[in-house]
Amino acid sequence: MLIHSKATEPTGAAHDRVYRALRARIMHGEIHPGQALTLRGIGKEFGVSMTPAREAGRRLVAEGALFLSSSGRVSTPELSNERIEELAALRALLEPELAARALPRAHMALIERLEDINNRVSGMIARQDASGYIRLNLEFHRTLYLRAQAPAMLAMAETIWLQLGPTMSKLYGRLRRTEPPRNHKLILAALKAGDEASLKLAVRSDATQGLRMLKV
Amino acid sequence: MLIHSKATEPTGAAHDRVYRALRARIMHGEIHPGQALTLRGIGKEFGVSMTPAREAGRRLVAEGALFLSSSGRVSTPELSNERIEELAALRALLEPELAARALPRAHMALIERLEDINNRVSGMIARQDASGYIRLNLEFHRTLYLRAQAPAMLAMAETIWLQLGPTMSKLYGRLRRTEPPRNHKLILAALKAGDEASLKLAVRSDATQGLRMLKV
DNA sequence: ATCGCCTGTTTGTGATCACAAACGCTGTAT
DNA sequence: ATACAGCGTTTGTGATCACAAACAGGCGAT
Repeated sequence: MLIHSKATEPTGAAHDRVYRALRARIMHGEIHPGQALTLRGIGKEFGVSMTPAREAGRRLVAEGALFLSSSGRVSTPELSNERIEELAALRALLEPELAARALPRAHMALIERLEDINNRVSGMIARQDASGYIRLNLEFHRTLYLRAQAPAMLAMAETIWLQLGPTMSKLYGRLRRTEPPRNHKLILAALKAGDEASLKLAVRSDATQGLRMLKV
Repeated sequence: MLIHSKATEPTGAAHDRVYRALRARIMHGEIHPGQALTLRGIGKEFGVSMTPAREAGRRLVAEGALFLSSSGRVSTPELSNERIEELAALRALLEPELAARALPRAHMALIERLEDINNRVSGMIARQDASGYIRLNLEFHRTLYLRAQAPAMLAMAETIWLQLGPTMSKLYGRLRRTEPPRNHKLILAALKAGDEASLKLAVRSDATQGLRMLKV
C-alpha cells in the first residue's frame, strides 16, 4: 500500500476491525440467513483490500458464524431444525452452569445493572427493533456470565449466540412481542434469593424458549 | 503463481491442507505448549507461500488451538491451571450429554469397534507413544459421540480437545501409565447394559481424571 | 559487570496481480 | 415454452512485494 490514511480509523489491525464489525452484525441478527458475501464487497465496504476481508471471513467461518460453500463462497448459514435444536440444547447445557458460577459473586450492584438492561428491552419492543432487542438480550446474559470468571465457557456460549444470530432475527420478526421476557424476571428473582436450583431452571427455560416457534 | 506443480498433493485447497495438518499435530499433542510458529516457516514446510499459512493460522487461533500475541506472533498456548480446569469442566458438561444421545443408537457392532480401539491403546502405552495414545483415546470418544448425531455438539467437544492438545502431551509424558484407562472399561460396560446414568458418570470421570495431575 | 542504545534481521500486515473455477445471462434448437 | 450450450463476468486462491513493527545481538558508557 502506498498511501496510508491513518486518520480514518484509530483502532488496530484492519482484519480485526472487519472481523469485529461483521461479527457484531451477525450476532445481532442484522444479516438474514442465506445472505451471500463477497470478499471484494467486504473489502470495499470497509475500505480495505481483499486480504483482511478474507482473514475476517475465515475467522468467522471457523466460529460457525458463516457458511463456506464448496466453491469458497461465504454466506450466513440457513440452519436446519435439527441444528437449531442442537444449538438450543447447548445453550441449555452451558448457560445454567455459567449462571450458577456467577451466583455467589452476584452482588446487588450487578443485579441492579441487570434490571436496568432488562427495562431497556421494553423500548426496543415498542420500536419493533429486532436487532436492538437481540443486542440487549445478549447483553443481559453476558453481563451475568462475566461474573462466572469462566472465559472459555463464556466464549463458547458466545459462539453459539453467533451461530444463532441470523436465525434469531427471523424469529423475532415473526413473533409479536408485547412484554419483556418473563424468564428474565425469574432469573433476577432467583439471583436475589440466592437460589441456585431455580436460577439454573430459569436460565435453561430462557435459553430454550425462543426456539419452539422456529419450527419451520 | 507462474508454475503449478499439481502432481505433488492431490487434495484440495492449500490453506485447508495446512490447516488440517497443523490441527492434527496440535490435537494429538505433537507440539509442546509455548512453541512459536512463523508464517514463513509454516509456508516453507508445506511448500506454500505465506498466504495459505496465514489463513490456516487464523483459523486455528479462532478455535483456540493457537495463541496470538499482541504483536501478531502465533504459538501454542500455555494454559493456566484455571483454564485447564475450565476446559475439563466443559468436557464434563458436554461429553456425558453426547454419550447419552449416542446410547440408544449404540449397537453391538459399535461397541466392538470401541473395544478394538481400546485394546490398541495398550500398544501405545508399551511404546511410550504419547501422541499415539492421545490419538487413540480421542478416536475412542469420537467414535462413540458420532453416534449421537449431534454435529454442533461434537464440533464443540473437538474444539476443547484441540485446546488441551499441547498440554495433554506434557501430562502423558509425566505420568507413567501401565494399563489402559479404567474408565473406558466402565463406559463399555454401561453401553452394554444400556445404563444411561452410569454411562454419563463414567464419561464424566474419564473427562476429568487426567487433569488432576496437571496441577503445576 | 550492568544497563541502555543502536543497528541488522526477522516477522506479520496489507495491497496487488495472475489465474482458474464458478456463475449467470443470452441466444438457439427442439 | 423449455432445455442446453456458449461466453463474458464475477469471485476465490495463492504468490509476491513494500513496509513497519518487533526482535536480537553487540557495542559503548557508566
